[in-house]
Amino acid sequence: MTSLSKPVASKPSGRRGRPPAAAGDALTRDKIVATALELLDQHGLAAFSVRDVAKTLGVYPAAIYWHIPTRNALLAELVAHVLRDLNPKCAVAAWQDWLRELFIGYRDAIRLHPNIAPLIGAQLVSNASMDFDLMERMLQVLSEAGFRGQRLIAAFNVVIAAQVGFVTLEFAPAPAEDPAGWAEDMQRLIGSVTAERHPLLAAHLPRMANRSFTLRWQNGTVISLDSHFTAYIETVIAGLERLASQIN
Amino acid sequence: MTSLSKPVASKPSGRRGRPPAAAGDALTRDKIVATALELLDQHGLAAFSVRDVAKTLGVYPAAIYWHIPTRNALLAELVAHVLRDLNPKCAVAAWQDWLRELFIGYRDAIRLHPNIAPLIGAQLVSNASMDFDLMERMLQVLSEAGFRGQRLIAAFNVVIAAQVGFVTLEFAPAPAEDPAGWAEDMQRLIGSVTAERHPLLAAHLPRMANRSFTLRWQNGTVISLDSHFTAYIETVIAGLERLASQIN
DNA sequence: ACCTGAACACCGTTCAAGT
DNA sequence: ACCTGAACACCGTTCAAGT
Repeated sequence: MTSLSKPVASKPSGRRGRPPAAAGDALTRDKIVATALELLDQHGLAAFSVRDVAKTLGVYPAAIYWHIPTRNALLAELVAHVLRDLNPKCAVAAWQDWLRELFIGYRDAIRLHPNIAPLIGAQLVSNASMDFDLMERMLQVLSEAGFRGQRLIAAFNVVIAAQVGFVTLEFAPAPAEDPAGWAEDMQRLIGSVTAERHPLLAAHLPRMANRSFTLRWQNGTVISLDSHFTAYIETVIAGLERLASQIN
Repeated sequence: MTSLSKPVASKPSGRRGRPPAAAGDALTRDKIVATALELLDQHGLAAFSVRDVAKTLGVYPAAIYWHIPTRNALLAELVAHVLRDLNPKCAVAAWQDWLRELFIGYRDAIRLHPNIAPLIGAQLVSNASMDFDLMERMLQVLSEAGFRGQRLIAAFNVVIAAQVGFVTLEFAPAPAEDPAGWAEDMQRLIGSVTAERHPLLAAHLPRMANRSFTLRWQNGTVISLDSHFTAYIETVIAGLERLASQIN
């Protein structure tokens, strides 16, 4: 993680100041992040509030703001925390295998905290939560694949975009208000498909209901889309192979 | 658009009730959506509020709730409105060309209202804003490409995910609070790259600064990533060609 | 049917004041 | 340095009441 805008954390300044009340009572940035992540996991982004984090920590809301500049900064911190340690092993593998490992590792990380998903692509700040080591390694891998110069950068962006795309959709949250009613609406809608007007859709409906991105009422936390994700990875890698071969 | 959860709009019920005050003064669902979209375009999602929509329309906040059940429903309506008329011409083109047209059309639609981007993948409701005609056509196109049965559904999801991925990132909003300071932070961070520790990154930095997804301080509304997007499309299509050929 | 007017239960954030 | 306590300017949403 790149840790932008982290307040300069003016060094402990030696002696002065009472010791933390009961050894574990001191409010720290880490403790705030941990608690915030728990709350996000439990209740989702829609219900997430700084005040709630404060209450859970047994502290006044304003206390949070001593350690963290803003709600958005806290959320960005959560993204960085969830995506830390993403770097695939630098083993001898082919570039294709490295990319596979990256994609799968990314999805697994999000799977542990799926409610973070809507934040990932949604803000430039969270886009930036990738460390230099990982970027360097990715450039290296794509160079091995045959990309040079301008096209190396393009390939880089293609990989980042692909990495985020499927998983964001897979774990998009269902509506908070009245999910049951919404599921009914969706199923009624699906029931309105007719073989006359939409023959292919009607034919594949059993396989698509609650599985295709446009016809789901539950997300990837309930209905996992493993085989589709594998197809996605292989599509992107095969596409990159072809693109690389066209250049040289 | 699928128009889930639209309140049944109980039919005008004949005669009763005074006529709308000054002919154009009647508050309608369409007028609310239009105003909401304007406000979203102007001030972004972070600043968007139902109360603001009401104020702009010269009406009490509660008046909105007669026409629209909730803020989220309104946002979903905006997504549907922006993505309406996405269906590429059903011309005789090859399936590859149809997909190209779809991807480009989707990006162009978002480009007209870029502040909608963070909403697109972020909620299941907005995932559902795709009409049956478009889905049927896509299944048809992917059948032409050679996908059948289970793999047809996988290919369908691959295309949807790919369609959303790049564009969501490209138009991810910069932080609302102090964007200038954030840009400085980002540039300072970029300045800290060293050729010793990250040689490839250092070498390509001029081309990556504000262009690569992980090193930007401005989004696609300012810095367009056209050539990268083209590379992205071609990667996905080439990947699908390969995947389809592996099956048969 | 459709809107007013007021209220409820929240927010994020700021700031003086304490220790 | 770090937190309390209170306040400010907002929210989304509900509901009785008007017309």
